[in-house]
Amino acid sequence: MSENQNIRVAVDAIVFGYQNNQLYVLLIQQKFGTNDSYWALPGGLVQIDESLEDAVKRELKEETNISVNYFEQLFTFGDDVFRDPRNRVISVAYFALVDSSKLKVKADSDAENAQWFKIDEVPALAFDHTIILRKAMQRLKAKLTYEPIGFDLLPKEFLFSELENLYCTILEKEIDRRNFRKKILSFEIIEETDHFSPIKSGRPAKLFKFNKQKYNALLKKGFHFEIKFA
Amino acid sequence: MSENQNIRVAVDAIVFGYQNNQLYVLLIQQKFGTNDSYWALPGGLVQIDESLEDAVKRELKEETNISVNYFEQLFTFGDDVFRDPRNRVISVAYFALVDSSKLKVKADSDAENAQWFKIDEVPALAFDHTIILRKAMQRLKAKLTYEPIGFDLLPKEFLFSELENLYCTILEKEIDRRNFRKKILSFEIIEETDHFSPIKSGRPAKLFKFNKQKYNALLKKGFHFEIKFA
DNA sequence: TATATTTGTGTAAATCTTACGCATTTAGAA
DNA sequence: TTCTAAATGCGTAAGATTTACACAAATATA
Repeated sequence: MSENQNIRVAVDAIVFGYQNNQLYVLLIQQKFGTNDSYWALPGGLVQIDESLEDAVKRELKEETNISVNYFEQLFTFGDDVFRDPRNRVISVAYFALVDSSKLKVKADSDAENAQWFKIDEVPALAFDHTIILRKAMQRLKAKLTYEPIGFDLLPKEFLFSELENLYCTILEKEIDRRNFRKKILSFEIIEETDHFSPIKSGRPAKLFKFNKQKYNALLKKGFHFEIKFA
Repeated sequence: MSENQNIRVAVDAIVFGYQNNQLYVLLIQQKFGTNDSYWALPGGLVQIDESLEDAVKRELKEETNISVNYFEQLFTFGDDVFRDPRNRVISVAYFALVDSSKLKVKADSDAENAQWFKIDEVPALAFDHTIILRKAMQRLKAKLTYEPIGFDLLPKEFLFSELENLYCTILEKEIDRRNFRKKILSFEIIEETDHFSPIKSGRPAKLFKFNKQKYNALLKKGFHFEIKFA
């Protein structure tokens, strides 16, 4: 077997955020010397003594100074043998979600060239990152319908209308507000709080929160989260 | 960035087969010199100028001489920094399905140390392959319920009872034979053939076949395959 | 000819989904 | 103060789907 295989291993992160009926993705500016700079997904080479997950977390910390709410491996991209084969890189992509409180914080550390982009205003990206982003979008859409990951894009306490709009926005579907509420409530995994939200107009709405313990308990009993649409 | 990262990239394949109400997995015998031989998933190092998918297909051909019906990336395992870090390997695992006609063919080429194991008679495996196999099982169970991959484990023409038993066996659930048939037929993605099966006893049964074209056409119109159980 | 076995079809009850109606609570305008 | 617009919260009837069965049909074998 070829001892000098010499393929390098990188990790990339697709970090989604959500605010005001808009989905965002976190990008960094590649510094290719002078002005020929592309936007790219945060990421970089894995160090010899760290796990893949540790590598992503380290890169996210270094490049964007962000910690995420949800995190999972997405896919490994490594079929672009087209580029210089002497410099081949495969990339293990990770999919992550943060809540809106993270969207403002930016210029903390050396994360100065990190920036949030609205999902339909993403510029041309470096390497195969556009393809990776597309795959991440697919995963987000799919997973939203069969796992309660929407809550990881919202503040700890949120309005039903926010949850509802999140689903409408990301899945690009119409939902009946009342049926949606009934469905979610029937799962008994979110709870009313005593708090009300500062509102713009209309009847004041209760804030709700996701009870993760309860969800995990139900999971063991065979519960299956699922939101369908017409 | 560290130029001498020196992580090697391997691919592994989890190939499932099905016959007589039994799920099988394809393993190869590692030749570690003398008698200290472990069973392992087929796989090996990726060559510098081949894609990940090509690498799996090549290894499968070399080690087991099998071609598969279904094929997708499963997961990338690379967190065992525990082993000698100077010799670190990450493994991109692929999930594959073959039909029962492939289960017999074995000693064709240099595939002499490849062997099918019943899923609950799998021996201790090399490396982290037991963990990989467990993850593949989860994927198989999940995917069986929301994509029509069961057909890739059966002959081109099959009995309804075979399909039904496949679901019962792999998902370890009881199904009502009549409701299952109705459900599958309602999708209109399988078709009756003129052929009947040579049977052991009871009323002769028609053979059916999966119409992949029709399935793909329906997919575009928003169709969603789904089998649920009590 | 009777029996065991498996296939193929149907149907009623229960459950879940869908499409709405409407009262409630607030801010702000008249 | 009253009216209106906007959004929340609750309910209900019709439709669709799932579930739990009953039973006839076709074959091999005893």
